[in-house]
Amino acid sequence: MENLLAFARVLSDETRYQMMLLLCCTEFSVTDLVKALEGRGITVSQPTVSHHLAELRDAKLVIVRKAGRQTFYTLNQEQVTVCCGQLMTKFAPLISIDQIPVCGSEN
Amino acid sequence: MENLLAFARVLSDETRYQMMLLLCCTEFSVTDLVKALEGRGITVSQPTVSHHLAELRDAKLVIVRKAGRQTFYTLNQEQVTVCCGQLMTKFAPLISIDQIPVCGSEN
DNA sequence: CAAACATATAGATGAATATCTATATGTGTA
DNA sequence: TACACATATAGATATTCATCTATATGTTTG
Repeated sequence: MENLLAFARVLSDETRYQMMLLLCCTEFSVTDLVKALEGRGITVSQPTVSHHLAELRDAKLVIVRKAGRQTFYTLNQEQVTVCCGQLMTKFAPLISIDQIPVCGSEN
Repeated sequence: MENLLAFARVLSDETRYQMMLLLCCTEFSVTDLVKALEGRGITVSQPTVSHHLAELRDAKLVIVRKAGRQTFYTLNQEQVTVCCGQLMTKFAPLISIDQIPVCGSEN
């Protein structure tokens, strides 16, 4: 699929969205991620989280590190940045990059 | 729904994606948009396009202008910019805004 | 080597949604 | 005012996909 379409699709699911928020600045094992999601009111099974992580992997949106029997995931912020840049190029070409608002975030 | 989730959801459909590309820098009536999509290999009925435009409207992603019995749509580039800014804030906080790559676009 | 643990894969199921046809609403024109 | 045109809405249907249970794969440890 097209790059940006895949990016948007991955981001458009609530569970994956919350996963990405968690993974953004912290590394999680799959099991710990399940627990952290639970803490955010998202109750999903381990296979479901694994499945979503596979989608994030396919979209190159996570960095994977294997250690023993655990696998740790973090968000690939650089890929997010690349996609945002492409979004701007395609869908806001008349607006200069340095006009991007860095406000308007309430999680 | 949450702002960014809605943005991602709208963008994640191929038909809407192509509509947004077309509407980005050109104003289209609904009928002309149907034809333009056809030209891009996307064959959809007028009601389907109307339906998608309604979703874009709900997400504030289009600017609407009524003239006679026609309705003209354009992409709201500012809203795209706002969403991209929020995406960067939430999912790439460690990367400074001016590092956003403005390349990597092949349509 | 066996058992326990961590993650991934497979197949099934239900819910969300993209699309269609039919029709309603609204606007210009003969 | 009647008709043609442009868009929107409604209801039905089919497909996509998020999730689950069951199980396979891989790794550490007693």
